[in-house]
Amino acid sequence: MNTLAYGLLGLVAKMPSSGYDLMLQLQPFWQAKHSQIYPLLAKLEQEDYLEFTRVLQTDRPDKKVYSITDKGRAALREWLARPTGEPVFRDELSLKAYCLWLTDRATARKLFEEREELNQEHLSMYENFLAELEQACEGRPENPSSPYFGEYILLTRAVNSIREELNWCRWVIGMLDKQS
Amino acid sequence: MNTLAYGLLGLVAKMPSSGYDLMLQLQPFWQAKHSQIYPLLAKLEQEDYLEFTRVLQTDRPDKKVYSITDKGRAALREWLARPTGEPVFRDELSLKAYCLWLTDRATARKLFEEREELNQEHLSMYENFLAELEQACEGRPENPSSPYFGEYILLTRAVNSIREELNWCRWVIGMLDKQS
DNA sequence: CTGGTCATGTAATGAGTTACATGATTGA
DNA sequence: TCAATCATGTAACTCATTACATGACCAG
Repeated sequence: MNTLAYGLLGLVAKMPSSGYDLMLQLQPFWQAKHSQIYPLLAKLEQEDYLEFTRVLQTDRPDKKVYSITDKGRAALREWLARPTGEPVFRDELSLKAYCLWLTDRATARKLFEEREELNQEHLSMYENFLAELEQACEGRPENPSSPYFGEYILLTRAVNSIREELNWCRWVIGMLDKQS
Repeated sequence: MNTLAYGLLGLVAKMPSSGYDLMLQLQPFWQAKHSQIYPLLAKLEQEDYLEFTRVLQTDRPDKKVYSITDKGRAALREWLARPTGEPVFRDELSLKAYCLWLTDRATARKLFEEREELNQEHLSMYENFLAELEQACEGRPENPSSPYFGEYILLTRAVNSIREELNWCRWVIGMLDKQS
């Protein structure tokens, strides 16, 4: 049972979903490809943390909809109380920033402009998610008992940190522009 | 040649260092264990991106001090101009936040208090790094031509984002405390 | 008719962690 | 005397990405 496995249990615990669906839902918080998810789901099902029913669809491919078992829910509760691993952040841009002095202004500038753009896209995406959430739960996501609370605080953090990185990019570009 | 390899080249390009030293320098921006670094350095040396001299020490174990070759510097410059991979952030706390509704207030609270503490530690550490850097380069790290510029902008980003996550933790704890 | 989404899977490879291995010095 | 730091390496394992494989539907 690794972290990704608990992540999947956590999503399924809230709402039964297909592997494909879980992959999409998970993206913002834990990047994993379908090739990692499908085998894991099969394993979790074999070990009775999850169960699935095959849902037949006419217009699209059939799907397996997984739901959580009592054993799965118990495992989740136990996991929540166990020590949390430290976060891992790996950003190629940091490593490039370290050797900016080796290159010219134009190349350097481009690096941060691309990241600025990426952040701009992410920002509007997450702002939309947050707005949708606030609609969905009739304005009380700040209540820690609400099932939306977790998503609410996560989206808030995401929006804040993206906004900040965006400002950081602009600050760096500003310095790169000054011919000093 | 993967991202870590370029990261090592980038550090060595600025200052010749031992594998052990590189591991420590790299920690803030790219977490990698010595068991990953040593074999990579050996490979980079075999392929003439790096070269090393064995430095004998009396009080401590001898070390291999790596420095960059012309081929290594050329590879770095080329890498800087190539498209940058998207950052990867994996935080177990996000996944736990998602299923907070499954557990009690006390467990939830502890989760964020622990992260708050971690951020507090990181914050003072990075603030010190930044202060040291500002001393080291006699107050002009904002000059993009300075070899300190890269480190300066990275440390600034680190301090900002840690400070923000710290505030986020406190905000969440505040909500958890309100008996709503 | 081409490319995107939905849908699930396996195989091969690469990246990263943990454990094994050694050994001197220094500070609590 | 116990743990930490410095210093380098290998072996086994797990985790993650890329590539291989299939196939229907829909929009431009």
